Amino acid sequence: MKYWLFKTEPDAFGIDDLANMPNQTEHWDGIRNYQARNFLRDDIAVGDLVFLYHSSCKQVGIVGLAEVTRAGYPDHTQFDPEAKYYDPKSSTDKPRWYMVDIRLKEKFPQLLSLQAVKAMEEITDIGLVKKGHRLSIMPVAEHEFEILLQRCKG
DNA sequence: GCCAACGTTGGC
DNA sequence: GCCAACGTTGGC
Repeated sequence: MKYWLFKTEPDAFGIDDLANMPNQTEHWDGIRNYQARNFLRDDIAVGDLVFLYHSSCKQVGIVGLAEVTRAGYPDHTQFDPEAKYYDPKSSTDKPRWYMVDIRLKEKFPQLLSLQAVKAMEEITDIGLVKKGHRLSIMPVAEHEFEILLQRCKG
């Protein structure tokens, strides 16, 4: 099993939106970065655990835990000319972009702020604490995931 | 809204 | 394949 962190902008689609979906499950579409795409297509498996992270908002940080319920499959929004993330260079027989489905497991009682994560001495590897890291899908090492999860649960 | 740090594009 | 220009991300 692997561990991940997905960034999202709560103004667009946040943890509460996920909580309100049927079965608290939704496809994670709109990722348009090749490195993140490779994770979605090749590495993320059913059962993997995912931290949800709110970015570009008042309180940035880790807000909850989800699990992957469907592994990588083509992101349909790339084929829709009306969609925000339409990609005219992609085709159905050779899709460029992928997504996974995730189900909310837990919303943490308190958000673990980015500042708090950066202040944790044990946490040195996760992309969040590295300068200029802008990946919206990033792997999290198992030991760091465990430490962060314990901290989130308070 | 600013701006640094990226990633992507496209001319050559 | 280089690299300047451009667009995007995301914390502040």
